Amino acid sequence: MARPRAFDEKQVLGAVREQFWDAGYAATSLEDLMRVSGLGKGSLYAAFGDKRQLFLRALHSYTDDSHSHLREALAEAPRAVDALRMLLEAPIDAGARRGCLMANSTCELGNADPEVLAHAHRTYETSTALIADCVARAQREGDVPAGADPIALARAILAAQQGIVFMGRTGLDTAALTATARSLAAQLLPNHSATQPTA
Amino acid sequence: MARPRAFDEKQVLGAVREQFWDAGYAATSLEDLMRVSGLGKGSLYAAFGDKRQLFLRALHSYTDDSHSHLREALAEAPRAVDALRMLLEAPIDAGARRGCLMANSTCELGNADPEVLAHAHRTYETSTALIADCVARAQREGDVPAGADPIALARAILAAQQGIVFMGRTGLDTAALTATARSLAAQLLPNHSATQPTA
DNA sequence: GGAATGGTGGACCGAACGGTCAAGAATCTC
DNA sequence: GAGATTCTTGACCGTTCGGTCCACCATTCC
Repeated sequence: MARPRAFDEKQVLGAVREQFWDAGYAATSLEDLMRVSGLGKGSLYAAFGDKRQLFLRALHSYTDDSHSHLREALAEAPRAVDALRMLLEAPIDAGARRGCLMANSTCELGNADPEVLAHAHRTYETSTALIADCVARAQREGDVPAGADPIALARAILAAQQGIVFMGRTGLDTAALTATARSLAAQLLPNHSATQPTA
Repeated sequence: MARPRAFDEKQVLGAVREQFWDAGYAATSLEDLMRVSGLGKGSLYAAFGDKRQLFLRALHSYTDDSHSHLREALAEAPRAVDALRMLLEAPIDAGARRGCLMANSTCELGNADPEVLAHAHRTYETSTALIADCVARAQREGDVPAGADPIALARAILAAQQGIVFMGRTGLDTAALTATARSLAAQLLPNHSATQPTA
């Protein structure tokens, strides 16, 4: 044992993640990473390896957090169908314009870096499974027709959500984006119970 | 007048476009551009300006072509609703894994380059308008409920299409992708006439 | 408190980048 | 055919990149 680390790994990873999220992988230089982390080159390399490995660490931390939040959001809602509907509107408020780090990374590096592609595949398969579980719960609660295939509907919801995220990146105004999200929600998850009218 | 150009501008732009499409903007070096175009640095700079301008030219040629094809596809179909449904399945076959150049560029550069962002916004507004026209025709043909807002439905279809394109980029297998596209098509454009059953 | 341990920061490196320029080659006008 | 004009080629430039390395120093154990 000797001199302990002067930085918090989680904190550094968070700052680095924000930087990659804002600028992308290629457009982020080591100088940027040193600035946002407050660390020197040597420390960064000793702690995380090279730029790509640091990026992959940041990406993993991002998807881990995303899935945690997704799990919570899907579990907390009193009615599963409400959680599913919220899934489509969620990407509008937060962050908004810079999209999703995983999606951005897939677009930028998916062709060139098999590990990024594989991680993207795994990540969205997990998301699909989480959403499918929620769909199944909504079916048990009578809000989604029992005949539907949970996985298929989950894939449709996920694709629609990613589409909404992307349309947000193109600069589509919030009003149109919200309307689009509501429209997709209404058509993918129509009101199934008899008590309320469909919007 | 003196020595004429030894290359075809359209051809060069096409080759360059493919390169940017495959590798993205930052990951494409001038050497790559020289290789795929067969031109020297000087010729490229004299004809198109710097790398960014060349990229923007390639991007414009891509969106122009895309809109031409979209116009054709929407006009050719005997029934407008079929064209709209095809819109959701189209991204699956062709090219597939590398997605859409405009979408990729938006993800990579949208945050950093206002001109790319503005072009993305214009492009997708145009696409929305073209699709909305087709929705209106489908309404006149009785295949889409007359009450629906053509622009709103067009935005939903466009978002869904971009979502499908993106899921293709993540490595989702063709079967699942096709099923997702069909599912979204069925829910966004349900069979409205009484003669055929809904899939 | 001395020595060993390991984190830290910045100087340093070769390579590759985007971009410039000048000289040579090819074509048109007269 | 001579000259003018444009295109083409490739050598060249300064900058910045990612990555390495080492001298310095704070901490811990004995």
